[in-house]
Amino acid sequence: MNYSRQREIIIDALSKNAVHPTAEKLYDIIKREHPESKIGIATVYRNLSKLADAGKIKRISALENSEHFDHNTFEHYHFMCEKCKQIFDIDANIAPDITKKIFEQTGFVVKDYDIVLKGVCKNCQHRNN
Amino acid sequence: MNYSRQREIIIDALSKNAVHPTAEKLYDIIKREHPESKIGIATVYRNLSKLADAGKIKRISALENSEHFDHNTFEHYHFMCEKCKQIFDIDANIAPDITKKIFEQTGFVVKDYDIVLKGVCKNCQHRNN
DNA sequence: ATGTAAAATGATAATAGGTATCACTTATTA
DNA sequence: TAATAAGTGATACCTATTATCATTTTACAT
Repeated sequence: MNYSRQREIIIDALSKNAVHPTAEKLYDIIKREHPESKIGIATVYRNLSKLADAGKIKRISALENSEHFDHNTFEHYHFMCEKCKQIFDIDANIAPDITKKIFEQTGFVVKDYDIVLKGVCKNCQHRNN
Repeated sequence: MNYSRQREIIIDALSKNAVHPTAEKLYDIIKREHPESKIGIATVYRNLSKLADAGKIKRISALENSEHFDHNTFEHYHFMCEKCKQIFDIDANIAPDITKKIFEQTGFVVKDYDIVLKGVCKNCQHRNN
């Protein structure tokens, strides 16, 4: 990855804005704070995506851009296999009392959650592609 | 909520397809299994949304349709306040060893996660609207 | 310093998931 | 069974994101 002034600005703006902004939000911030830069919105999207792929920043996106629905409303979490794209259920006792703990540590009342873990499922681990 | 044949088909299809389908996927399944129904895609979206609002099914969507980015790549989770829409960091020790536990219980290798908890932050609890 | 190839940019067209609109149909209930 | 509320299908629209492409920057060998 070569150096670019725009990328530097983007990384800098993201590190100074700990609000987990969207690409759009970050674009607004940059335009406001660097009116001379004339940065394009595509550059922001492009760089955020590239930086996330490179592991320099984290993309928070859960289920790759489309909503999924679950008939089971009983508390449980989800695991999405990167290879076969299937979503599996994970028993809630993996992280018991998470709601209670968060309230104790932060005072935040948890009403809902999307806990999506990603990786490779058992089946796909034994496959080549 | 009144009865409708389409809604019945949607609920039935969702309960029989534990793969956590998207609205689009469910629409395809329904067209295939009920070719007589002539259901429209908008009806599927509308009903899934309504059913999720009513708590009859669960919507898995994390961050309401746009990706967010985080400069901090060190393991931690997120809490989104429903009222002020801010995203806060939650320390990873809330659910320690989650990766290890999942591997032990399921054999799935976790490589990444989006753990997004939603509710009301401390500040907003003391506000009226 | 300078030429060249690879990488990056900005503007904008294109795409895709999801929602709004509206005329029409179906359920509910008095 | 008539009146009204709720639901439907078709499709236009919106919005987040990606692709395209001509132009500009960067890296780096000369």
